[in-house]
Amino acid sequence: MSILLEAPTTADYKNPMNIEKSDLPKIEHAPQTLRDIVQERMRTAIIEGHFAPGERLVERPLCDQLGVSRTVIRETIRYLEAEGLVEIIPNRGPIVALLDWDQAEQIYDIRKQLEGSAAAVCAQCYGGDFAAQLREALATLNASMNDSEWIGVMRATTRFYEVIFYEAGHAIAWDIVQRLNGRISRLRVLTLSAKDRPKPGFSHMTAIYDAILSRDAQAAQAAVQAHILDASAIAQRFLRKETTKVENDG
Amino acid sequence: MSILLEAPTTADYKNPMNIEKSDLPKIEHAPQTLRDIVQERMRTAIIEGHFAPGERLVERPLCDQLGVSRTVIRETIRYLEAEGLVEIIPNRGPIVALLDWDQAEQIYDIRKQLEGSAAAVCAQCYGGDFAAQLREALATLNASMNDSEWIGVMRATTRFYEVIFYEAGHAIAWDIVQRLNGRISRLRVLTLSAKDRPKPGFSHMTAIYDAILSRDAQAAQAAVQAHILDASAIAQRFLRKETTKVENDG
DNA sequence: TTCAATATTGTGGTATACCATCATACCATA
DNA sequence: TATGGTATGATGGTATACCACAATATTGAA
Repeated sequence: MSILLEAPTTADYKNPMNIEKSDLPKIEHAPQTLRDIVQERMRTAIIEGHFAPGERLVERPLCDQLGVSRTVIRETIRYLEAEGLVEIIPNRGPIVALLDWDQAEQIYDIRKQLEGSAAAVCAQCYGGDFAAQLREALATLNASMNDSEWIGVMRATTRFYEVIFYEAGHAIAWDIVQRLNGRISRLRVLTLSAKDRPKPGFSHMTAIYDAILSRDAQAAQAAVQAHILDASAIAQRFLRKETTKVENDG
Repeated sequence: MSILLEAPTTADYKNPMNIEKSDLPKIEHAPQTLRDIVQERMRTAIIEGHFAPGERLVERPLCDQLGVSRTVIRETIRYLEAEGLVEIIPNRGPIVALLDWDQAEQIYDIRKQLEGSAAAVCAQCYGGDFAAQLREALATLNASMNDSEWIGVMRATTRFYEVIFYEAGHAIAWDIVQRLNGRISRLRVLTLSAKDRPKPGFSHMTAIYDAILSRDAQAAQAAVQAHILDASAIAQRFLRKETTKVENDG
C-alpha cells in the first residue's frame, strides 16, 4: 500500500490527517474539508498507480490508513465512483476501475475532439499573457522530460493543456478531460515511462504551440489530434500486450 | 417539495423505500441498493424540476422525506455533486446547482461535438436492426410531441440519441452527454414546454434520421449540429431573460 | 431609541457503535 | 476425498452523539 496513505502515528482526532498549518500556507481559513483532502489523496493514489486496477478498496483498512471515519471514506468512494475511477461490485464493494482497450479508445476519441476544439478556439482568440503562459508550460515540459520522471512529465503535460483550455474558456470540457485522463492514467504512465521515445511527444507539443501562437486554428486542431493519435497508438500496444493479464486479475 | 420524495407512511426499516415485489418483477434478488434508489429519485427530482436551482438540500428533512438515514443521503449528495447536479457551499451545505449562460453554452458546444461525432460514426457503420430501432424512436418522439407532455418529449429525444450513441459504440460519450443534459435539464424543459414551436424540433430529428439512414456521415453530423444550435439559441433566449432572477436567488 | 454583544438555534462535519446480509474460506465429518 | 456446515470478514444500512460554525434573535448598555 502506498506511503501516501499512511495513517497519523497517533489517533489524533483533532488533527486526523496530520495537517499542519505549514501545509496550508496560502489561505488562513482553508475551507478545505476532510472529504476534499481524502478525495484528493485517494484520487492521486489511484492515478499515480499506488493502487492496482481491480484492487479492492476495503473501507475499514482505509479508515485506519487515513485516520478518518467510515463516513468520509464512503462519501469519497461515492464521489470517485461517479468520476469513473472506482467501480462498485454488488455485495463485494468498491474496486479500482478496470480498463479495456474499447473504453480507452473511446476516451482517446473524446479527448481528440475536446482538446482539438479547445486548441482551435484558443488559436483564434487568445490574448493577454497567454503566449507567455504557454511558453512557460512548454519550457517546464521540456525540463521535466530531461528528468526522466514520468510524474513530472504528466503534470507538465496537464499544465500545458490546462492553459489552452482555460484560455479557450472551455472549463467544463477541461473538467471532463481531466476525469477521462484519470481513467486512463495507467496508460499514460506506461506511454511516458516507456520512454525510449521522449522526443516525438515533445515535438508534437511544440507543433501545437507553434500552430496556436501563429493563430492557425486548423493546424492547431490537427496538431493536437496527431499528438493524441500517437499517444493512443502507443497505449494500444501496451494495453493489448497486457490484456490477458488484466483480465485474469478481474 | 416534490411528491416524488414522500416518505413511507410508517417507519418500516425492512422496506424503507416502499419497494414492493411487484416493482421488481424481473429479478428476484434485485441487487439495487438503497443508495441507488435514492440517487435515482433525487436525480430525477432535480432534473424534472421538482427542486428549484439554488434550493438548499438540507440533510435531515431529506432523511425524513425519504425515510432513510443521513449516511445514505450524504453519499447520494456526494455522487450528485460529482455529476455536477449539486453544488456544495462551504459551511452552508448542498444546493441544487445553478446554471449561467456561459456554462450552458459550453455544454451545448460539447454536445455538438460528441453527438455530431456519434451520428457520423453511426451513419458509416450501422447495421443489424439499428434502422428499425431508430425509426421506432422517431415514431415515439412524434407521438409524444402530440401529447404536449414535455417530459415525454424529453424522454423520447433521449431515447433517440441513445440508440445512435450505442450503435456508434460511444458508450462513454453517451454517459458524458447524459450528465451534461442533467445539468441543463432546466433549459431543456423550458425549450420543450414553451411549445409554440414543436415542429422545428421534429423536422431536425427527421433530418438526422434521414441523413444517418442514407449513410451520409457529413450530413448526419451537420444535422445534429443544426439541431443543437437551434436548441441552444432558444435556450439562450430563456436563460438571458431570467438571468437577473436567478442571480438574485443565488 | 439604537447599537453592540451575547445567547440560541439550526446545520454541517465527524466519529462511533450496532445490526443484517452476503460471500468466502475453513474445517469436520461421512 | 468430497461435501456440507460453520466461522469469519466485508459490506450495506441505521442511529446517535458530539463539535464547529453561521445566522439570527435577544438582551443589555450607551
